[in-house]
Amino acid sequence: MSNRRVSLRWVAEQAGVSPATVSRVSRGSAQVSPELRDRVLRVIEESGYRPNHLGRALAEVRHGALGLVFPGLSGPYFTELLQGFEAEALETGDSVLLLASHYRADTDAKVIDLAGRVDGMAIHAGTVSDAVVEEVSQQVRVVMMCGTANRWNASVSTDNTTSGALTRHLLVEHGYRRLAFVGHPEGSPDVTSRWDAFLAAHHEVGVAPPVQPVRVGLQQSDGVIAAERILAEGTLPDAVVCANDETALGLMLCVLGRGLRVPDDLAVTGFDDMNMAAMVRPGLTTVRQPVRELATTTARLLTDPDTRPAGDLVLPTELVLRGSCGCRPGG
Amino acid sequence: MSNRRVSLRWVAEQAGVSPATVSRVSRGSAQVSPELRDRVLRVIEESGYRPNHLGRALAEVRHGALGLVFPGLSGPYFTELLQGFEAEALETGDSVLLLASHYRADTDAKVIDLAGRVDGMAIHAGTVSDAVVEEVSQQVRVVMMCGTANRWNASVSTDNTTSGALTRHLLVEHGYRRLAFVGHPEGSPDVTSRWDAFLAAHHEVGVAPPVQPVRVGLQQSDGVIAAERILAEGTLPDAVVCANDETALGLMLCVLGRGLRVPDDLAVTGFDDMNMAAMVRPGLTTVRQPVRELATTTARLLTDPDTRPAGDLVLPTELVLRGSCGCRPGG
DNA sequence: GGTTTCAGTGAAACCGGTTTCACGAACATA
DNA sequence: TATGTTCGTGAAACCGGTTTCACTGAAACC
Repeated sequence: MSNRRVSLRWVAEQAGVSPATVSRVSRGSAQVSPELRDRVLRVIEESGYRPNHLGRALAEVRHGALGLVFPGLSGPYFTELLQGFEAEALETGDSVLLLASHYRADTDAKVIDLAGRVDGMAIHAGTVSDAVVEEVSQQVRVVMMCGTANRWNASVSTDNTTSGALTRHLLVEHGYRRLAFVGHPEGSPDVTSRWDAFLAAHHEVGVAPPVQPVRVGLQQSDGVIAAERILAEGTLPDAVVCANDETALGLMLCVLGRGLRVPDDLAVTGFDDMNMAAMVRPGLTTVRQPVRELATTTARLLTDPDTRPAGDLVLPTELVLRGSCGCRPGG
Repeated sequence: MSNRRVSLRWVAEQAGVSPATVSRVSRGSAQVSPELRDRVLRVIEESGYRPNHLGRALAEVRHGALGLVFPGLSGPYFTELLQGFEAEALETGDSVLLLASHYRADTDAKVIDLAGRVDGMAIHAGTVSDAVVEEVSQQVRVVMMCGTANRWNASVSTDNTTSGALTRHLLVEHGYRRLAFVGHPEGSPDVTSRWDAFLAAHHEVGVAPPVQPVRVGLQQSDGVIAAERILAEGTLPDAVVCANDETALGLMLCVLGRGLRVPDDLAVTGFDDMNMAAMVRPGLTTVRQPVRELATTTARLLTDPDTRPAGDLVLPTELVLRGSCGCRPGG
């Protein structure tokens, strides 16, 4: 594990200086005379010395790492979240420790263990219990993603109420009356808010919402399952509001494969505005949310020593109209 | 960062024993009399003491962490790889440090830094230069994924030659003569092998292969781009062999959206056998590769102290025939 | 010329654990 | 009773860095 036994003290001995001086040269933390610095640098160069990360971290009382806790991983949403978080962490020289709990039985223990290895931790809402969040918050700085702030830590999320604007658009502009919702409100806080906004828009406009959502997960394959369930019901709804783009695309792929037309036979909408949304035919009407910014903002709240994060930070989202809801492209 | 100043020595003082005894109780490494053990355990319980991870790691000369280096992250393939790797690492109590280089300019430096924080490192082929792999290999155990072994470390990959079997199937069983290949052979070692096998099968059967592949990335949106490029060429090929399922699905989504029929107007095949492949209509003919096993095997090679990994480990893959190549479902 | 600064340096303490080693007591053997 | 084991324990060294503190010699000031 260690660099061929070249330690700071060994370098000091070779260069004929004290360990303190090597440390000062190595990290540039204080003035060292040119002569000694050159001697030390030469030894470092020749031996390929690299400061041991554990020793340094122990002395600095700082891990130089951030933790990221997910419920699981799938699709471009999490990919983007992960990339954004990692990019921001690398910017400040921090490493990323990943914990994709995937609903393991021992998630709580793993999260608590993780807290002992990082300086800050981003936790995706709905992954771990409040009790564990509280315990962890007393050890390291925590920021919740897509949840709400609490006594101990801040949160960053995106504005899910635009789902309401989207629903109103379908009801008012297009005059659709029978809408379906694809997603599992109890499965994630994000879907909960979107379903709530979907219901609220119905009440506002005075149209009866569906009694139940079509409860499926958030993957593309879940969209196919949802499509089959909807098609099996006899009468088609006018439009389907999907909890995210992934399911919307899976649903489109399925209904197109059966020879149905979108939006003529069935309008479809998503949420995310991922890459594919603009590329399919018809283009997918959706809500654009700044996923990468969500991730980078979270990471910055964790690393920035100045900010004492508190409260909810809600990033704006935007309705994106394309062809799949019935809007004419370019009109 | 530390647990409210409760250190091992503090616990020792409270319990009236030596630090050594607390260490022995805490890790169960040696016999301690019931009386002293109880005293120590009581103090630990009451104070909520947890051994500091850095101190322990420094003394044990072991990080308790594995590194995972990716070229980037996208799609179900990397998701599965990540999940498998993480699950296996957690099994042995190791954490996962992620580095999704994403072709940053300072990737090499980050990889070298990462090497100082982990006990072992899995590197996806094509991510970092050979020189860096060599340097890192001298510090920690390294296993290459999807590449070939070299002087310093082993590799784990899947059998890409089944692409050849798939190509032969299209040429011989279905009698297709004009095949297209979607993927960027220079972009990743996996695609290189698949393109090579595609060419070899053509030569074997005695059919002229296409002069050039359709060079696009591995995401679903790249499949849409490829489809548009192919459709723009005037005459359609008989079949399209895609470098992975993602692009195949994107391509299918695009051609279906244009009113073309699969496989009647255009046969399509993929590689991976991801979840969606069996769910679309028509089902996607593809090659099943054990992605999760690839990941878990790699992780196991890194953690297992017994095995001295060497050479190439190639996991078997399997041709999966569904409707998209022209085979009749169930026939 | 004497007194302040001040930059440069090393000894030693420290971060928080683990482990070797020596020692004493209890027990088993001759 | 004398001798040899075994067990439990604490002192101290160690992992590999950082940092405080005291001290030196040289430059700046009056």
